[in-house]
Amino acid sequence: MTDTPHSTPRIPDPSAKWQARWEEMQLFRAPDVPRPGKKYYVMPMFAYPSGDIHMGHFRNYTLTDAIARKKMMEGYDVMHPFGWDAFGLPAEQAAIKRGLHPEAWTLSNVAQSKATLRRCGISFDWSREVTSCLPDYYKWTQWMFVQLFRHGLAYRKEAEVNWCGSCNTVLANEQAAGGVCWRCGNPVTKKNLTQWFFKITAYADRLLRDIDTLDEWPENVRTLQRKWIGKSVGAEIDFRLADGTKIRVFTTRPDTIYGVSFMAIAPEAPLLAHLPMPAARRAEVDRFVAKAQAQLTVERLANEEKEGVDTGVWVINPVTGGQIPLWVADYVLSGYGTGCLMGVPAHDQRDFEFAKKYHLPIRPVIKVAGSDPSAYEMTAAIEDAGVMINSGPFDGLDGQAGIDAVIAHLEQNGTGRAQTQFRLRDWLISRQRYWGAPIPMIHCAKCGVVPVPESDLPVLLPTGGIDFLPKGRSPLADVPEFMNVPCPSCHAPAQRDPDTMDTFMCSSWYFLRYIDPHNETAPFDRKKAAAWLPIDYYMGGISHATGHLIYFRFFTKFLKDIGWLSIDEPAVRLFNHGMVMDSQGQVMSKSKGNVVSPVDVIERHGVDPVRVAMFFAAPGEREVLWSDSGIVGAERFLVKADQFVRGARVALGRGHFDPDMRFDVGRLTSAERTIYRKLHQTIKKIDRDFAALQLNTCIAAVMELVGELGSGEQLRPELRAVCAAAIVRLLAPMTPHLSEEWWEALGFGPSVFRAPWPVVDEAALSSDMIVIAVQINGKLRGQVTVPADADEKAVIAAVQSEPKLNAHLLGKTVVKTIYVPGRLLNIVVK
RNA sequence: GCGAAAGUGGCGGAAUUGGCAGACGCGCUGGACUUAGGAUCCAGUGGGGCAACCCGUGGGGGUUCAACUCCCCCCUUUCGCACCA
Repeated sequence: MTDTPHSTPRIPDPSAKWQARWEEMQLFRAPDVPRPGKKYYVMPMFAYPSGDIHMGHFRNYTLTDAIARKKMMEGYDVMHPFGWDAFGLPAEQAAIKRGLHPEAWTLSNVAQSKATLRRCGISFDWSREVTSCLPDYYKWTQWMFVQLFRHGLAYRKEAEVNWCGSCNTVLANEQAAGGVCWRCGNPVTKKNLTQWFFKITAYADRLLRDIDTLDEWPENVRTLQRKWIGKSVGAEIDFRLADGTKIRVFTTRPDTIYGVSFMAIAPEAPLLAHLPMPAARRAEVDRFVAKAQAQLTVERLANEEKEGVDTGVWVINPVTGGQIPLWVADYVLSGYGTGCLMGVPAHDQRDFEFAKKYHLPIRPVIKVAGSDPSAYEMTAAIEDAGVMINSGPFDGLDGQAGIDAVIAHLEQNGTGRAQTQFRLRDWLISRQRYWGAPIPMIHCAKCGVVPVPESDLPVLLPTGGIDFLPKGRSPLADVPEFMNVPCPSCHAPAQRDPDTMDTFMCSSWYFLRYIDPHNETAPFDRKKAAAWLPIDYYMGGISHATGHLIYFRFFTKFLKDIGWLSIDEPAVRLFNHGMVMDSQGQVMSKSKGNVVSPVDVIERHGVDPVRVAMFFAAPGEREVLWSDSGIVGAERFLVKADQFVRGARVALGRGHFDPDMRFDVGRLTSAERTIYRKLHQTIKKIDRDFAALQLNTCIAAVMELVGELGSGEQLRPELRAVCAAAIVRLLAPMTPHLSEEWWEALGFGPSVFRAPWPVVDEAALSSDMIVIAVQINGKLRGQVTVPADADEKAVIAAVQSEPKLNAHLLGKTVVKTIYVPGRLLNIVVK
C-alpha cells in the first residue's frame, strides 16, 4: 500500500503523551467492585493471537473503546478488559511450520499484538488481561471441567464423531457444520471413538426458552440459535418385529400413523447388525452400508437422490397391526431421534420421493381444505396439518386433536409416548491435539474414571521435549512422565487422559475471569461477579452465533445452577460488528498479501485521524472496505476542529470558564441563537446515533457543526468557548488523544474522560421561526418560513401570499390539506 | 432448496422510521491565492432541459394526500442452514 506525500496538513499526534498519562493515572483501571447501578461491563471477544493485529481488530476494539470512553464520561465504573484465546490448532500448525514451540509462537504474538493495541490507545484494563494457555488460567478451565463432571454433565461415550483428517482431531458438531472442518475447510469423515462430551442437551430447553429474553441481541443471532437448537415436539413410537424386537422411531406427526408404508433406518444404526435378515438381503444391505459409510458427509449432503435397500425384515405397526417393510436409507440420520423413522410418503416430501423411487405404497391419511388426496394421484406430499382420514377410529380428528388422540392411544397400550427432540447434540469436548488444556481426568483400572482432585489442579501441559506433530492420536499419550500417575482414589498406578479440551471451552468462561483475574483460590469471587455481571455490551463477529455464543450461555446457566452465579444470561446486549475488507472488497488475509497493519497507517497519520476515518466509513454493524483515502477528509476535519478550539480559547482570554454554561436564548443575537440551537441538536443527535453505534453520523454531525461555526468570530467569546468545550467532549470517544490535548488547551484537567458528557439543553432546541415544506398534490413546490407556533391556517395563508406557490393554486379547487406540524403542508387541488 | 439481510450519485454512505431523497465526506469541475499546487479558500457537482418543469432510491405492480420506507411478484448480491423425521 503506497501513500502519496502528504496532501493535507497533518495534525500533530499527541497519542504517546496521553497514553503515558492514562497509564500514570490508571484511567482504565476498573474497580474490584463497582458502585451499585453504576457499573458498565463492555468487552470485545478476546483475540486469537495469530500474528499482529490488523485493521479488522483495530476497528472492533476502537468500537468498544469508544463505548467505554463515553460511558466513563457519563459517570459509570467501566470495565473494558481484554485477553487472548491462546490455545488451539492454528498455533500448533504455525509453530510446526516455523519450527517453534506453540507456546513460544503464541506468547510472542501476544506480546506483539498487545504492543500494537497499546500503541492504538485502546482503553483496555490491562491489569485484567487473561491468556488462556497459561496455567493460572487453564487451572480454572480444568476446574470447570471437574464441576461439570461432578454434576453429571461431562461423560465419556463411544460415538460416531466428526473427524478432520487434515487437523488430525475430532470436531464438535458446531465445528463440522456443512460436513467441513471449521478451521481448514477439509471434508469431515466419521469415526467411532470414545470421547468426552458435555451434556449441553440437558440445557436445550432453557437455552431455547431464554432466547426470548435476549431482546438486545440481533434478531438474526436469535433465529440462528433457535434453529440450531431445533426443538421438535412429537412422539416416540415402538414398532416391533415378529420376534418382539423393538424398533423405536421419533415422529412429529403421530397423526399420520395410518399412512406408514415403510420404515427406514440409518446405515450407521447399530441395530442393523442384529436384525434377522434373509441371507441374500444381508449381503446387499452390507454392501449398501459400506458404501454409505465410505462417503464423506459433504458428499452425502450433496447427493439429493435418496437411496436405500430393503432389508427383507417386516415390522408391525403398533396402531394398525399392519406389516410394513424395513429399509435402510441414506437419508436417515443416525444422530437424530432414534436413527430410524416411519415412512409416511403421503405426508412427508422426503418419504414421498423415496417411495416413488422404490415403488412403495403412498397412502393419504390427512385431508386438507376439503380436497381428498385419495381421489387423485399425488405429485407431492401434503405436509400441512389437516383432518385424519383412512385412520379407523381416528377419522375426522383435526390437527393437534388427532396428534393428541394417537399419543393417548399409544400411551394406553405402552407402545409410545409424547416426546420432544432437539437438533442440538451434546458437545464433544476432547481433542487429539497437543496445544490445549489437558483434560483433568485419570483412568484407573480399579476405580474407573476419577477426576483430578481440585487441590492438584492445574494438570500442567508438559512443555519440554514433546513431539506434538499430529499423528491422529494424542501427542500426550506418548509422554510417560505425563501419563503415569497414581490414582487419586486408590493410589494404584493409573493413567491420565491424553486428550486436551476444545478451545471453545476456554472461551466459555473468560468473561468471568476478567472480573477476578488473579484469584488463586477460585475461578472468580462470587460477590465481585454479582456486582459486575451481566456483561452490558458484548462485541463480536457473527461467525460465533451457533458456537461460542451458545456455549457461554450454557456455562452461565450451569454456574448459576451450582451456585456460582445469579444470572441466567451472560450478556445483555450483543453487537455484531462488520468485517474490514480491502479496498476491493476482499477479506484481508496473509495469503492474499492484502493485510493492512494499523501500525503503518498510524505512524503516517496519527492514531485519531485513522480512528475517525474508520468510524466515518460505515455504521458499526456494516462491513468497511478500508482504503487510506478516507483519512484525508478526517485530517482536514480535525485540523478545522483544532483551529476552532484553539481560536475559542484565545478569544476568551485567560481565566476559567464553565464548559456547561447555559445561555438564555432570549439574550443571544440571532446568529448566536442559531449556533446555540445547532450545538444542542448535535448533542441530541450524537446521543441517539451513538446508541446504535452509528459513529459515522455522529462524526458527520460534528463536521456540520464545525462547518457552521466557521471561525466562530460571530459569537461572544463565552459561547464560542462553550461550543469548543462541547465539541472536544463529543469527539472524545472517537478522538481520545486529540480531545485530551484540546481539553488541556482549554484549561481543563486532568482528563477529558473525567469530565461530564454534554447534556442537551431542551430550551435551546426550540426555534421561533420554522421552515415548512410545501407540496401541491404530493409534489414538492417550495417552502415557507413561519413562526414556530403557526397553525395550519397560518401556514396556508403564508403559501397563498407566496406568488410562486400560489400560482399552483390559481383556478383550482382545494380538495383537502394535510399538515404535519412543523414539517410539511400538502395541498390537494383539482 | 429453506431462512435472513441487503440493493440509493463516480465512490463510502445520510434520510428524525410514511413527510423536502442524496446529509456528511471522498472524488471531480471551475475560480481565487500562488514561483509552484498534490496546501488552503470560494463556488458547483443525481440525470434531462435555456427555462417553467420533467425523470430518478434493482425491476414490475399496489396501498396512500404523500413510499428509499408499507404490501405482492420478480431479479441480483452477501451470509447462514442444508434431508433434523
